[in-house]
Amino acid sequence: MMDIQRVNLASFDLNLLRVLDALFLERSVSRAAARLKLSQPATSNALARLRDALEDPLFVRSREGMAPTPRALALRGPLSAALRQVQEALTEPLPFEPATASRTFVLAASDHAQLVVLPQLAKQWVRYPGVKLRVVPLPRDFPTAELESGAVDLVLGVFDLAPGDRAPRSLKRQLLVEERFVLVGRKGHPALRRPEGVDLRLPQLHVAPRGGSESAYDRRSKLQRNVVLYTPHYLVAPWVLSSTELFAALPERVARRFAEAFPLDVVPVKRPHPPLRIQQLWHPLRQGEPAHRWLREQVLAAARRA
DNA sequence: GGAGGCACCTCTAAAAGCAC
DNA sequence: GTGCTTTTAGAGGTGCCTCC
Repeated sequence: MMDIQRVNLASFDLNLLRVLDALFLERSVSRAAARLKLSQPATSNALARLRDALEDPLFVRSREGMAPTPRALALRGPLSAALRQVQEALTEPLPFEPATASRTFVLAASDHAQLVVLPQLAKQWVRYPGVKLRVVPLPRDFPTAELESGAVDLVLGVFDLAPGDRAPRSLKRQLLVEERFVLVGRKGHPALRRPEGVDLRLPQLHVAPRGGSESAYDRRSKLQRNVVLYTPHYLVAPWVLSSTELFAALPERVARRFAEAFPLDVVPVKRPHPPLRIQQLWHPLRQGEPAHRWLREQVLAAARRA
């Protein structure tokens, strides 16, 4: 069985690792001392303590200077990598330069948030050839672990700080846009023209992104509607609405976008209801990261232009 | 909280070792 | 033997811990 000697870090002076690194570079105690801005005897003493701690001569005199032992050579790679990591950890992070950066960001976004944000985001994104954006559907279980691990950078969607909210309160949040529901139906749909408002007993389409039977509109307006068709995403809604007698309550920006491409009428909901608030959510660990800050600014700017 | 003791580190000066 | 480098010895400074 291999005999493993473990060094007690509590009693090991980690500054000695800098001395060891300098000795690798200089192959001379005197020059290592100069590099470390120590006296030569102090460096010699540090070497002695290293030898004592690691139970190895580490460096021996030779014609070419202080020659490393096999044990010292085995330490060199891991040691320089560890020192480099520590150096990087202590160094102020460089600002994110999107024009020259190479990175892929991952957004987990609801159908609704994608429709609102992505068109504007894509317009500004093409200026940064090395920066990619990957959008994934918002999973049924809130991706808290993915946000913490960095597998997902941002979550976009409608989350309320209320009972039943799936998003942990520990996450950072920022409001992107607020919008209201509108009613959408085929051009000339008679139900949308009634001055007293739409008869909710008429058959309707309901977009339930996570497969539920109650929409945000229902929750907000506390209405009982005659929903005859449920669909998990917005993609088919304009085709169905423009070619049938069904109508639907949709977020206004989504509805206006559909009406630009399909023969649809859009009318305001007469009954007052709280607005939909699309937010971006991220883990506090990413709060100060320059690249992540840049991403959040881009998403916010895109949402404000939407 | 302050004083005293202890351990550790670094310094200077001097001795010892090594290569040529 | 000479010159360069390393090691050792002793002193001073600093920080931590314990005790009052």
